[in-house]
This record gives sequence, C-alpha cells and structure tokens, in this order.
Amino acid sequence: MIDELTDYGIRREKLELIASLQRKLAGRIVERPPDVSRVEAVAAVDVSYRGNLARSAFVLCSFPGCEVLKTKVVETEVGAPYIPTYFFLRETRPVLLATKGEDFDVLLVEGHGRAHPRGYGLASHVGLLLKKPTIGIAKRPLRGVSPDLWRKVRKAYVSVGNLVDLGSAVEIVRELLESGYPKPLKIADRLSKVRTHEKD
DNA sequence: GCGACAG
DNA sequence: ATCTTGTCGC
Repeated sequence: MIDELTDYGIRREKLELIASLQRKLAGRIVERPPDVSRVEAVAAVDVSYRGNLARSAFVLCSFPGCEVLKTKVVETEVGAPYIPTYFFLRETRPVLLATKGEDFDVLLVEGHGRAHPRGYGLASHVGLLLKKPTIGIAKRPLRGVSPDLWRKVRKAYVSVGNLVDLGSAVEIVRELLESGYPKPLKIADRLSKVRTHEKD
C-alpha cells in the first residue's frame, strides 16, 4: 500500500487535504426524493482493470421494466491506486468517460455514496460533477459508517449518491433486482470484463 | 503489536 | 479490482 502511495505521488498530507475536500463537498450533496414516476431510463457504470488499463462499461435500461436500451465500453489509463475511502480518486475518471454524452434519469454507481466515513464516496462525487441523481451500490459496507446512511437490499448496500433520498433509492433499486443485485450493474460488470483487444 | 475498510 | 486450484459450505 505504502509503495503504491509513493508510486502515484500521493502522500499522507495529500490524503488529508483530499479528506477535508470530501467533507466539504459532502455538504453540497442534495438529498431529496425525485419524481420516481417520471424516471424512464436508469443507467449503470462499472469498471474493471487489466494492468494499467481501466475498462468502463455503460448500460442504459428502461424503467421500470429494465430492458437494455444501450451499452458501451470505453478504456482509459489507470490514474490512481485504490485506497479504501479514497476510491473515487481511482474510479471517477473512468466513470465520467463512460457517461460522457449519455442521457439518463438516474445513474447507478458501483461503490458507496453517503455511506462513507466522510459522507462522500464515489457515487456522491460523480453525482455532484454530473449534477444528476446517482445511487451508490456496494457489495460490502465500509467500516465505521452509520447504518442510518445505507439500506441493505438483498445483496446490495444502497446509499444516496446525489439528488435522491435513501427511500427513493431503495425503491428504484428494488425495481431493478435480478438474483439480488441491480441488473444494470450486473450487465455493466460483465461487459467491463469482456475482451475487446485481440491481445487479450 | 498490527491491521481490519467500496473496487 | 485481479491473481489463481482446489476446496469448504449453503
């Protein structure tokens, strides 16, 4: 871990600054119930890694019903290491690249939103940057985070990213479940791991 | 005593 | 996440 930090030039002081930035930006997250009846398209993004390459898959589904309307896969260089609670440093770029130019009402992000030590995970960061409703979906909770900040829906830990409230997030996620996990994310996960290059 | 922690 | 064989458990 410490090697990775030095490799990427991220020192402890730097992380402290980033941590305070997260606490500051957390205050800009808007938690309110969207008009779920007007949600027609839900998107999801997931990222897989191979060496120094990050492969992001974007999936757009109808809502309700969850029929796949569009899929896309893009690749970019990995720019940061994975550090617990600083996951957004590594995955924001790949996620934004995948959603660039796309339209949707709600975005599902693989990772936490407010269910984070500083109330600001990847899903919140992406939601703030895109100014769009985002929901954080994770397979495990982060240590020391209040249970009030997330809801366990089958196999998924759901939390507010931005522009939604927890109740609505849960309501939306419930509609998309397939074997206990949001279908759009399952598809994105699979697509992100699909081979795109002959050399694979 | 160290480390535990989204992907 | 990714690397990787067989193996323990629901």
